[in-house]
Amino acid sequence: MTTTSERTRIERYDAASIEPRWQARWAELGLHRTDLEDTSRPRYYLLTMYDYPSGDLHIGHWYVKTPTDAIARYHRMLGQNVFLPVGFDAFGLPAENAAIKNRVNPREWTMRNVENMRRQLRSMGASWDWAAEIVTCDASYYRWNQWLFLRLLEAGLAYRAKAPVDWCPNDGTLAREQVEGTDRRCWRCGSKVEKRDLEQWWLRITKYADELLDFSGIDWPDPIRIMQTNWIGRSEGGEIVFTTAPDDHQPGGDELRVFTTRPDTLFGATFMVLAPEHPLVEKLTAPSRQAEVEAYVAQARTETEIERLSTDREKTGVALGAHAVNPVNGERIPIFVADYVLGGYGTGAIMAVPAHDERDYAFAETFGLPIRRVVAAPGTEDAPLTEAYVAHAADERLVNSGPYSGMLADEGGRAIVASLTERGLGRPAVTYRIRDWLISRQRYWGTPIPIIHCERCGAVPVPDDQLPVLLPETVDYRGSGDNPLTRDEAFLRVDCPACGGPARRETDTMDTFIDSSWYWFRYLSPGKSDGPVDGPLADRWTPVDQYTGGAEHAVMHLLYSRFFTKAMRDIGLIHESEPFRRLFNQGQILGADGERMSKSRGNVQDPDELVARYGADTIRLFLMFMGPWDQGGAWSPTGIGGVHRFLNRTWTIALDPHGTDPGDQEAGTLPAGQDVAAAEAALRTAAHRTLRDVTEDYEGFRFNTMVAKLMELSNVLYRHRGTEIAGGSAWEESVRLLLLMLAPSAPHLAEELWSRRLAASGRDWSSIHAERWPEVDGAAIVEETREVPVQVNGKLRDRVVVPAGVDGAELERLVLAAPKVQAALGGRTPDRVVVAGGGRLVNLVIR
RNA sequence: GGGCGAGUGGCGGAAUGGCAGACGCGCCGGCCUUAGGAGCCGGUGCCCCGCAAGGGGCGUGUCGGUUCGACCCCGACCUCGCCUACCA
Repeated sequence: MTTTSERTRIERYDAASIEPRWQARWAELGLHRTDLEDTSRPRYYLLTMYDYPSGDLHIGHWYVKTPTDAIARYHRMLGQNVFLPVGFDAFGLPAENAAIKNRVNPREWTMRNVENMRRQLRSMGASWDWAAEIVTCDASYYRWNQWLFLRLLEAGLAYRAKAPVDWCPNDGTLAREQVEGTDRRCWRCGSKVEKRDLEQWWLRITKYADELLDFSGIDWPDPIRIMQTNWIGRSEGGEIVFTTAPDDHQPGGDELRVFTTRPDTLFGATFMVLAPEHPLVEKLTAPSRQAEVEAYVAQARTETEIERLSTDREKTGVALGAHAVNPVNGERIPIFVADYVLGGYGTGAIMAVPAHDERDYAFAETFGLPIRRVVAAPGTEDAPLTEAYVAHAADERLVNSGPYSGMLADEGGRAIVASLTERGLGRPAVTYRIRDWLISRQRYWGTPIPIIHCERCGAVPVPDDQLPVLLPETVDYRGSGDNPLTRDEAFLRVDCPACGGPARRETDTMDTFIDSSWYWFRYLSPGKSDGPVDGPLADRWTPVDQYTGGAEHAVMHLLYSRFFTKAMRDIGLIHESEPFRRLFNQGQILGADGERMSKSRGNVQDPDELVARYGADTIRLFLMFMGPWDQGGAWSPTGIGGVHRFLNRTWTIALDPHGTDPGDQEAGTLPAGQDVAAAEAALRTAAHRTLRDVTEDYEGFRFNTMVAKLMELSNVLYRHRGTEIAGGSAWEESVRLLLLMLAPSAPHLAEELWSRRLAASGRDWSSIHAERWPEVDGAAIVEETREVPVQVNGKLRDRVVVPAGVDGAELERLVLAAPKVQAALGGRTPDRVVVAGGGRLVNLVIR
């Protein structure tokens, strides 16, 4: 800190006394309240992914939020009407866990955390519009989850179906993340977790699969688009109908539909495989195989899909003792059940072509099944296969394929599908990897699904006028992972809205990703009591102009949000089809050990103690200065002092242009030979070039270089402190620009210095944050001379100073005349002279 | 196994076809000081020649290619990180 007794003329920079004062003042003035009805300025809706109120803000939260606030402040200075809301994603498991462990009420626990985080967030000095805050566990929010669910139900976009969930014999249903290890143990009691079939609620996201593949009109990072595209996993191919052959134990004639992307390999199908869940498994199994098949299917149920699909695992399966007929050649092939075929993808059954599919090849090897090549590149027709031939070359042709032999593979595939289609035994088909969204959670702390189960009427929607279905505030926890709603008689007992008879409420709650799938609409009208969304405001303010958040949500939150937006459009609530026009994924701050920050690892950096030591502005600037925002990195406070010094020097520059330090020997005079006019011109050039570069950096989210350039400008000014130009008009202009450029990122310091300088000049205070972003003076950034690097054969040999406006020929002459260039050429004449980049550099080539 | 991203001084990083290492940390030397974990001034990629002023060589994970010119573009590989995982 600046403590030199000789400099007691000015107060020193003390963030602790400045920051709370301005935060209070800004709040008092309502500087960050957004008037959504104001259409006189262009809108800018800026959104950061909201947080789970875990209770403690760590430096990672700051890392995510600081640049967003700087962007908001920058855009306000550009004259835009900026909306920067904040809220809390307040439903979820941690509150339940705390309730079980510490016997506290989940709502109390959550709201206490929200309170604490609000306080910590305010210490950042960010310009959020707190008036728009939402907390998703408030009934005023989640009632609209329920309302939206009922509309989706009416629209056929929500439905109920049976599905397996993870189940622990002691603790009941578990969330996926509560199942640990490859041997699938319960995280709490260590019991082996199994699957249970339960009636579940689903949302029909698959209906939008094709529309979700279309990213036109949104500016999102490629990795996210690729991940979503892969997740949706569209495959084109054909559906082919096999028929079961009659056997001793069953009459045959059942259709076995398969999906394939390679109908051209149909003649190579030497067996079929059904998923363990396939409905025909039981029927087709021969009595002699029954015990083995049943044991295998039961075994498969205890494993997760991920486990079953792990590629390095040995292929397992059991023959059913039944056969199917290949529709294209009448061949009888055996049918197996094996867990490498998934019940939920395609038709849950495949035709196995071991010659041209790695998985089928491995299976055929294990079980000694025939492998027949039907596709070959020219000249390889008779080459023996030692592995599946899967390359798909344009010139490969069908072999061993009856009438199709000799055709190009692609052509043959199309011909086979066409022929099967004609005979009613197949059709072209498209399949997706994406499945419908399972939203039922057997949990307490979430949005109750607004359904009433009546013995007579079935699942009956709760009428709108009975919403919200409130989550009971006091519930009976039994100290394990069960859902106390299932024991809450007051909650459960209800009359059927349809027939009036006795009925029970649905006790499942919604996946918390529902909350985050439409929250940016609610920010626009958080108090609206007759609907979830204010239509006209939504039309005016969405899609969100800029969204920022972590890439870990690529295929969850970000895909669900796109789906919800389209569904809400189809329900008639809004008109837009996409939620977020631009997306930026910032990186993640890790602990000093390079691991994810977590309390249990003890590597969490608490921002409060840093704020106490340096002030919020220093922390904000340091986080932006660390490196590119999309990169993140391990937390290390090393270097924070450098940023703090920069702010200290800025303070000194702004308030004490003439002061001199005892040790500051060089200060006080310009370098010999430099006159005042030239020094002032150079200073203005530096200031306006900085403005040009900093503007570009704010636009491009390059905050680390933005800070570096401000440091450079402050270094220039600092060096000139006490000289003849200090306090002059060029100096004053440069200081003014420096403060304006600093305002979005170090808002308190900029405001303080701005106000002191206005006061010193006798003018009234007005906030620097209400100022307009300055304009670059084009005349100031051109210089009279410039330095041209000269290379000989690509190696730097000299730098030649030339007048700014010289043309190519003149530049060449000046360069060749330079003594060092001559020496480097050794008397020879260049074979070629390359004047690059409009005279930025000259390369002389000698052979 | 697949996909995506990244490899630059002691450290964080800058430069996306044109002066490699901006800016900052750290370190070294000096000033100021009763003191310095404050402040100020100067230096700082590595190696070599020179008393010096200076000068030279090497250098962006590795190997090749394109180009007058490559950290940057292309090909192959190595290492690390993240995501994903038998999707027929």
